[in-house]
Amino acid sequence: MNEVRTRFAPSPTGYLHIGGLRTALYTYLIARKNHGTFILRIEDTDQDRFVEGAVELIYHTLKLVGIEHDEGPDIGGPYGPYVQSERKPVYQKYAKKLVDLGGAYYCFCTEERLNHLRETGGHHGTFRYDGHCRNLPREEVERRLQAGEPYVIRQKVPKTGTTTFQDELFGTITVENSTLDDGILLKSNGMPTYNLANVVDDHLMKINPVVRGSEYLSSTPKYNLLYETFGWEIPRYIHLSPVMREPGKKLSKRDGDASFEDFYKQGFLKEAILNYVALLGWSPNDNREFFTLKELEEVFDIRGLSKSPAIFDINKLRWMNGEYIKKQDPEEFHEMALPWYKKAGLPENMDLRRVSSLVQSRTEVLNEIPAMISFLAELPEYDAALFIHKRSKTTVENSRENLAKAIQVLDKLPDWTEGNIQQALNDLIASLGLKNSLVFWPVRIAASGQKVTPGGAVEILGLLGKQESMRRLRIGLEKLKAAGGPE
RNA sequence: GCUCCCAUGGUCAAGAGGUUCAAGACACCGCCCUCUCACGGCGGUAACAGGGGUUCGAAUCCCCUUGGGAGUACCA
Repeated sequence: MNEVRTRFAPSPTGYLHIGGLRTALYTYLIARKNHGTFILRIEDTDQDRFVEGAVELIYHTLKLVGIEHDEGPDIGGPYGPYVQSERKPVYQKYAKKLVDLGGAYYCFCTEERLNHLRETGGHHGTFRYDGHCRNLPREEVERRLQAGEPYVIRQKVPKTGTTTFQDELFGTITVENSTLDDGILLKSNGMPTYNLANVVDDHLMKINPVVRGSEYLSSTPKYNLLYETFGWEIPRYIHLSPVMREPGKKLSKRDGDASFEDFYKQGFLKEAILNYVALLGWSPNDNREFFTLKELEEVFDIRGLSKSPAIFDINKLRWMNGEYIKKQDPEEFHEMALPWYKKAGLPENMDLRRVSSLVQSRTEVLNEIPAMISFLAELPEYDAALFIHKRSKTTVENSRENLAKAIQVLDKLPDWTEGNIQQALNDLIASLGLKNSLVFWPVRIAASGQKVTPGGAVEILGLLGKQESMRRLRIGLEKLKAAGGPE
């Protein structure tokens, strides 16, 4: 059996989209699972679409998530160069060879003629090259070439018959050759199109299987025709179904576009993103859903790949991210959370490790942290109505009474620790013979000014320190007094 | 328009003709835990797109319809 060599071949046109990341992942896993080689190739034959810094971003992202290539532009390898723009002469050589073999031909049609054809050809998308230059006499071709006329090299697709190929996932696919266009292989600027470059490079770099998005499914027959006229062995194919967004629900700029980089910056863990993406269109043969990259390298199997498009569900990613966060070592979480505490403006002297212990189990995405804890930095404006909570049986009246008593007790505490606070409040509750919530609820509300908080009254008071706590509790009491009701 | 591909709950999906009057996960709902929320525990709602075949038997095979995706560029 031949060595497995797969390649991830992105175009440097911007950030790495989630779908692209998944393609990279699967391609990588197929190589690793088979103890093969994983190659990175940059497909930059369209210089107009080149985006500055895109290549670096690809390196960075792949490295960050741990998808490391064995051959590629930055590390070299026996089949380089791995950047298509640097392989220009190679394509020209093979394009001409193709002409000699009768699988392609020179075409001198101008942009204008083609546009005219398009306009008069009926509906959009119905254009097919009319074969104008398909059978030009050899002498005429030579003459025009000599004259320096701009040209393009087109594939000469048979007019009749069918072409069939096998896809490991989709099975046998057959198309009528008559539906295939004489596509351009070599552009007038001497650069190849994908149609030529992928075939030449995959062959020269001994890529097998060829793994790519399903958007190439319908053009694969044309590539096979090329392999055939070259007399090259046709590779195995694995086409991957796409990842889509929720229909009608475009991800806004605010949510961040669906690039790895954006999610990462928002506070999604790289392991969680990779794990989620792995499961988008693939499932293991059991019900497991938590995998490290290393584990995926062991268990990945293309039989688990799905043929239908998968919709990216941010909800499940969030959940999975939350699971990863919960499983994090507390110290590790603390380190990751720190920048977000700064963003929330927490006081320098606050016990941030304690904050972390309260926040870790409540965080799905790191960027929710500031909103969750900003009340610790500053008491929000709030209404006395917050003191009313049906289930805790609190009212403005009893809150006023109990908060006042709590203030008395707490004010006397010499040593402001959670343990002491808890003890003092418990004692108070016991002496009054009340339900816990009757005291804890108003205290927590006054301390935080929020209905929902990470941690309870005791933890919050502990974090705030005595001075700030007492200040807030008294503000709460004033609010309650102002809210009226019988004394 | 034409060509190719796909089709199990809102989403990801298991299921490769009979042990499935269809797993699991997210989301949602309820209960428990509880000083709020979250966590955790327990339970629930929810699907084989429709119609024809084939077969003793179909989510599983075939056809049609419908829906979705892709291609139809001197983009990849």
